[in-house]
Amino acid sequence: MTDAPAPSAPPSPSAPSSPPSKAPKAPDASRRSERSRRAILDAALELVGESGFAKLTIEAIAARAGVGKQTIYRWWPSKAAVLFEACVLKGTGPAAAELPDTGDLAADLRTVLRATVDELSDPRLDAPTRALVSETANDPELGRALTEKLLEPQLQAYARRLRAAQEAGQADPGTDVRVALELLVAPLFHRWLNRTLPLTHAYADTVLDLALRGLAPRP
Amino acid sequence: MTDAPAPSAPPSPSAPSSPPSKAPKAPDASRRSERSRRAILDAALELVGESGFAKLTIEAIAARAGVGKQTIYRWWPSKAAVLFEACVLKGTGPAAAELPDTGDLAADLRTVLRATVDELSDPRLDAPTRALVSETANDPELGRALTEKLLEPQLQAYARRLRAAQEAGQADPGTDVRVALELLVAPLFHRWLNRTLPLTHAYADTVLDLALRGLAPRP
Amino acid sequence: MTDAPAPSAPPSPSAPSSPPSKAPKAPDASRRSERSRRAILDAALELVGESGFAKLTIEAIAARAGVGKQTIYRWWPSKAAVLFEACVLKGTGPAAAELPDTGDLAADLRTVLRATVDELSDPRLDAPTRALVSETANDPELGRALTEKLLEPQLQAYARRLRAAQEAGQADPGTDVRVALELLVAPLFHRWLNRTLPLTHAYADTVLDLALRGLAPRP
Amino acid sequence: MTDAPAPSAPPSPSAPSSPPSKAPKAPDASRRSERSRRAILDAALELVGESGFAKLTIEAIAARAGVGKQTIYRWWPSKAAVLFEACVLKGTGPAAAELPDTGDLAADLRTVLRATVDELSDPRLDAPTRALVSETANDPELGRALTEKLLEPQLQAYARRLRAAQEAGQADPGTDVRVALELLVAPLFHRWLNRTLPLTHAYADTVLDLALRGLAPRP
DNA sequence: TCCTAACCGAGACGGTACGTCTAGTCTTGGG
DNA sequence: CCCAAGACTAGACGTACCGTCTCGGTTAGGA
Repeated sequence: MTDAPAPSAPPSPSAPSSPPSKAPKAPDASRRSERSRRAILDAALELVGESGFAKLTIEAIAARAGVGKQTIYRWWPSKAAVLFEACVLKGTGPAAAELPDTGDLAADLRTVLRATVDELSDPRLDAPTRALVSETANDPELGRALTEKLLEPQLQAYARRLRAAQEAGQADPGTDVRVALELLVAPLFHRWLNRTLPLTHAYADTVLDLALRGLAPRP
Repeated sequence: MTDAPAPSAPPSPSAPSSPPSKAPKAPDASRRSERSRRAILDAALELVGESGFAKLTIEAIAARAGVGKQTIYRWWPSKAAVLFEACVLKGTGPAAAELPDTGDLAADLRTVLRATVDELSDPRLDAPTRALVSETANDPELGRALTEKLLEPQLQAYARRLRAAQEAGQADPGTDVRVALELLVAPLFHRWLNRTLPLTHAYADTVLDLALRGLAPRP
Repeated sequence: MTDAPAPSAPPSPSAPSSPPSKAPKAPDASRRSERSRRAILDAALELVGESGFAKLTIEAIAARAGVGKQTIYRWWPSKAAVLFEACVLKGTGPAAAELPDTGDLAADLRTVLRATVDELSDPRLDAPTRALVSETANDPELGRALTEKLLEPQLQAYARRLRAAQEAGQADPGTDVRVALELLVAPLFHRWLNRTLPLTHAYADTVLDLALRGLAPRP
Repeated sequence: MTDAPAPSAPPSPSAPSSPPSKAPKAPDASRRSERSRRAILDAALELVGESGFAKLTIEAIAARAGVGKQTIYRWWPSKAAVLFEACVLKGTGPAAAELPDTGDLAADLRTVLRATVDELSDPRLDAPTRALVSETANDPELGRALTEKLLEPQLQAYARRLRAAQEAGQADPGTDVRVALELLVAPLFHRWLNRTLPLTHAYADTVLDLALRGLAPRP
């Protein structure tokens, strides 16, 4: 279901692993049309942007992409999987791979959290992201993929930055950085998803301030 | 859209609000069959538990409840609204209305956060709650209702408890309790929704510990 | 599958014949929309005339008739059944019910056989008739219905006329009229279906002449 | 479209008929794999016997024959053409080439007509024959080929036998043998195709008796 | 007490999209 | 350049639900 086609591992001749017991089918990934794949992914993103995920249909994606429906069903298990791969394709350069480290933990985190606020407020990202979170909630399989490919890499970057701060003596070394980073990130996500109160830079700053107090080195 | 039927407020004679110009419809709530309403709500909850929200259909609810489809369409705008009302019906006694206040803030919050962890881990609540969050993500209208009826009351309870703690000198009076409470609650929600790491009592305790450090009265 | 809706006999309360064993479904014929039925039948005939049976699709019929596909599937088991009912509807008044009897057997048969030639040559009837015969060849169920409703009534009319001739002393009373009538009708049908040689009035006359010699009263 | 590949006559150098202007295609018949051709024809007959013509697909034929789809499309225009060629291959030895001539017209015809009844009753021939007749009804192109290759040769054999009888003084020389033969053959075909009444030896005898009376030499 | 307006169960209707199947074309790699 | 294999565009299949719309049948008040 992801960017590596689920159904087929490249058939290495030395490891005829799976007996042809009841294999549903195994499309030959090496013959796959890259042209079609890109057209499908592009079309999916366009259509979600235009009408939202609820009105997104496989038929519409196929039509927009100039592709047969079967070409979608052959390579993806659900429209959510298509959209997910589209997001992975567009959404991740090495941009998000590393947090800045100027030596000033508070400043660095402020920059990043504010950027996160801006991203979540960007209407081009809002629709597909909500769609993915929405589908993810009820589809653990897909959820795992999304977490692994998009969410965790980002969280790991936070973890690295926090550990660096601990080593630099700017954060209490006894604190679990994993939990600390969730204190930073989860509130933003919570407001964005539940729309309880506006998601602003000021809010990000306040969250950061509170969380950093908990992280401060003990006397 | 919720437990009070959206379309019609009982026509108070002092407010002859809408002349029958092009009124979409105005079912007479006083004639409504409570029997059917309960059957529908029960059926909805059962079916979500059995097969998940994605496979929940109005037709199935109607069939299970022994009810005509129109009886659902008359009173609810969407299956999500039905499910939402079903959750409100089952899910809220005065239980969540107030947090305990033993005078020991940390102990009280620990109790409550651990209870929240337990609730989110309960498979009977897991499915419908995920369904609601999922729908909510793409339906702002419904999201508002859910926030208002289920989420905010709980958050307000936290807010009251934190203010009480401030007044008792157990928490820094300069801190925004609204943000503080989100630091407590959002991380639990985040782990539950995204299934990144297990959601345990220990995790709740760690979150609480970190957040309380930020809340501690300044010297 | 015919003009009396197959699935449901009117449920006479005194004869609850079939236990609800594994009934696939039983649409309520009394609620059936006559409007839709006619539109479907008309559309089917039109489309066969325009593009032939091979290109006739249920979707096209539904679209042309302004009807949901399910309304076709609900009441007919196949597109051939639709077309069949359409032919029954249009094709049979009491017109074909009785052969003329002027007292002159040869003349009467000549009239009727020539008329049959004309009918088979009429392009408006040619396409749907070929379609029905074609489907009928591989679908015994449908074949039975077609034989019963369209073919046999006509053949019986021939049989009656021939028996009358026998009683009037114009035909050998020992001859099997059923076989005799097939000697008259089958050759026309054969040429029409197989397109071996042109199907003309002259041919009909020759067939008649030959067959009547076999039928002549013995000295 | 038939057993001689329609698209290409072997390019005789003296007739450089088509410059490669926009020729649709011209497979080189000399390179054709006889192995594949036989496998395809066999597979087609097998599959028709197993599931009927309606469920016969090009893909299934290709799979059964161990052949690429293109190899079928290259050499035949339709599945009916494949089946037709298969029938021609299996179905015609010199068996049907000539009718017996013992000098006794009635006896000879009885033998042949009864044999025809037996053939039409043979379930192995029934399915493919019905399939061909069925397709033929709506496809004049194919119909012509079928008539030419299978039907007419047989009818011509009848014609020759009848003419011999005329010359021997056993049949009225003024009668059109073509029509006479259709009086014999068409009724059998009619009962077989339409399944009106059982097709038996007795029926064949009766048809023969009646028809021969028409053929008898005039006094 | 009857009348009449409404809700109610039921389910047929015009539709949309589903996921599958097959047609017929195109591409790749092997012989 | 044929062939086996199979991915491709295209579009019909038959099914499942959607949300709307009658249908009787019950169940209220209001006359």
